[in-house]
Parts: sequence; structure tokens; C-alpha cells
Amino acid sequence: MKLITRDTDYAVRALSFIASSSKDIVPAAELVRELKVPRPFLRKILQRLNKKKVLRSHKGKGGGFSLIVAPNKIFLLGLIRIFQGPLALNECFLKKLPCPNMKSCVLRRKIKNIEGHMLNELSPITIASLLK
Amino acid sequence: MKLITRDTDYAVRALSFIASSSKDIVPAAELVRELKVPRPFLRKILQRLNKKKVLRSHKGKGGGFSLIVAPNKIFLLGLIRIFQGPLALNECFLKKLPCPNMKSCVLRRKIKNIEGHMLNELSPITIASLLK
DNA sequence: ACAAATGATACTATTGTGGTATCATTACCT
DNA sequence: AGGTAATGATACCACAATAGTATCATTTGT
Repeated sequence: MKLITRDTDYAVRALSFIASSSKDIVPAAELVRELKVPRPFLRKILQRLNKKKVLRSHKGKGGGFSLIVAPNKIFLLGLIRIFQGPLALNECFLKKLPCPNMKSCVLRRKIKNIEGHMLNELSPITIASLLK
Repeated sequence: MKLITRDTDYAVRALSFIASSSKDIVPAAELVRELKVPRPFLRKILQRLNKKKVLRSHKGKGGGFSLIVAPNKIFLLGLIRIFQGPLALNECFLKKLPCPNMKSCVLRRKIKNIEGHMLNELSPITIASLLK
């Protein structure tokens, strides 16, 4: 069971690298070298972060990617939502509406609790907090 | 993100039904009618529970499945382990050893905490507790 | 012997994740 | 103006997990 998928993971690393780089604009090629991530895959991730206005892209020679959002405002949960959709534990139950019986409702409540705790734990995490 | 997959879900329902049935031995056909689960799929699940000694199967006419373990000793976590493997949130990180950098270690610790909390919440849940 | 049940096993379909490939577009630099 | 270094857009491919199906063999009560 994966809480964090590979693209979210790579996004975190790429953003961390850019945030801690002395350069303002970092080209994808440098990130590929540094993070040892397959180039086309990383580019797809960076493009997505650009569309979501977390990064700004700069085309042409000397181009690359720069942060739009400050590292302490880039939340892990936001990245998870971008690459994995909303974080919810109980998809399978909600898909089979109406609730087939009492039991799964008891379970659903339990699961919702766990989900709440999870969100509480994750919500303060930002790129900045991971760099410390 | 699914905490509980469909087979675990069906297993919970089937075991709950058998536990609350007046009959000792319940045939698969009855479970199919009652739970509205695809027949061959449910049978596969029941066979697995038989092999894992949660249920005992009775062949031949008048056969079916009966509980081996008391409902208050059938733990949800046990069922999850049977059908989904051990419950762990951080597969993705552990797969990429050695740890690529400091950041993911911070994250890993966080995730381990969440996992611990999850297990604590789930561990008391049994078939009996879901029936109340 | 027959019918009602499970055992065993192999196959198929759908989806999500991870990754690749290609061509178009932009912009700096000489 | 043109070459080159960069990203944009898009479509495709591979693999594994989940969900479900199909078939035939075996057992057992009547």
C-alpha cells in the first residue's frame, strides 16, 4: 500500500533541490543528473508542476524551472493531491453505495478516523520543513 | 488509495453472515444470494479462508462452510494480511535503498508514525465487534 | 447412481503506476 | 537571421495488482 507514489516522491525531491539551489532557474538536465531520475519522466512531472503554478517554466537557452511558491508554502499534501488525487482511504466503500449493511458503516467510521489522523499528521509538512 | 480491497471486504461480509447465521454450515450459494457477490469470486475467497484455517469446508451434499475460529478471534488485520499482505504504508521508500537523501528519512519517520497509529486503531476490530 | 456441494487451476479484463518517444515551440546568443 | 538549448504537448508502451470468469475434478449424502 503506497501512501506516496513515485511521481510525488520525485516531485518532492525536485522541488527540494530547486529550493536549496543557489541558482534561481534550474534546468531539467541538472535535476536529472542530480536526482538520478529518468529524464522524460521527470520532465512530465515538472510540466505538471508548471501547470499547477508551483513552478514557473522558462523556455529557450538558459531556461529551466523556478519556484513560484515559497518552500514553506509548498505542502506535501498539495503535491499528493496533484499526483495522486485526494487522499482518502475508503474509496472501495464509497463506490458501492448504498451502504450494503450495518457492518461496513461501523468500519467506515473507523476508517474515517484513521484518515483524519493521517491528514493531521501530514498537513504541516512542507518542502521547507523537509529541508531542515 | 484503498485501505481495504474488495476481497477483504467480501471476506468480512461472508464471515459476518456465517457468524450470525442460525445454521452452523452455510453453503456458498446462500452467501452469493445474500451478499450479492459474484459467485466464482466469492468461492475463491472462501477457499482461501479454508486454507488459512479460518473456515472449514464441508464437501458433498449438505456441505458448505463453517467457522473454525470464534468471531471475537477473527481479526480484521488478519484478514487484511491474508488478502492484501502485511499492512505497510511505505513500500515505495523501502524499495529504493539506500536512502537517497536526508529528506525522505524525515518523511519515512512521519509515515512510520502514521502507520503505527493505523495499526493501533485497527487491531481491536474483529468480526464480533462489527456485528454489534 | 445422482445431485449437490467444494477443490484446483488456469484464464481474462480493467486499471493504475511507471516510463518512453516524438515533434513542436520558444528564446538566447552570435 | 540562424543555430542551439531549453520546455510544451501529446501519444504511446510495459508491467503489476485488482477484480472477475471458466472449467473440470472430487467428495459425500440420499
